[in-house]
Amino acid sequence: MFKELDPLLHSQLRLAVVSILITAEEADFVYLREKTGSTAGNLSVQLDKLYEAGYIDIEKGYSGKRPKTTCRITAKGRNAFENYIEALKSYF
Amino acid sequence: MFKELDPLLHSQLRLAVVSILITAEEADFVYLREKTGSTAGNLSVQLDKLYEAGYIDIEKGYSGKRPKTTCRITAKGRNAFENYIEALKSYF
DNA sequence: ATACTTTGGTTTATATTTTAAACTTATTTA
DNA sequence: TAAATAAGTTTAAAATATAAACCAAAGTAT
Repeated sequence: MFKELDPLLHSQLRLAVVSILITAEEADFVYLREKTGSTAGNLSVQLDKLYEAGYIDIEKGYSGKRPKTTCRITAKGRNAFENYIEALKSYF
Repeated sequence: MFKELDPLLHSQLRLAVVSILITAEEADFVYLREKTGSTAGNLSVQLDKLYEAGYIDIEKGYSGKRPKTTCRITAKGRNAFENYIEALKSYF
């Protein structure tokens, strides 16, 4: 009847992040914070979770002298996102 | 960019309940528990929340001598469900 | 009759999650 | 050189979800 909704994606902020990364293919911390309207702290925690799940890759480097965290979706993340959309359909 | 997802509906169990009520227009506790696969305790709590939000009506009566809790969607609940679907679209 | 089980729930407690506040380190700017 | 800003991280508090324990009434077996 109702399919399970991947709890990692069933979160407004994490879903927004993955949604951005699906089309952008690369986005940095500041961009994600602005587009999602989240606080840095919350974003930091949620990015970690997506990373731990293997849904995104995180690259910590520098832009000039300032730190720059860049995120990309992984194949696993892309797949999870598609499954999530499919599962959602069972509710509508 | 991303629309807010009504936290009351952004919950697997509550979404399933509302989803059922949208089409069934009436469903009792046992039916909801079976269809959603939830435990009675969890369902009881989540039904209360939907009721408190004015998304569903709850009628406590009897079927013969056994208690029978019947739920129905309200106009407010139906509206919230439609808004939720609309909001979700901003993530896809 | 009386013990045990089942039904239909509710309440309470625990675990998980989310979120924001506080902190860190480095960099500009006044 | 002091104060502000940037880019995060860590921590701690608040909110949520979930299950376990409980309750009352009815049915069943002894």
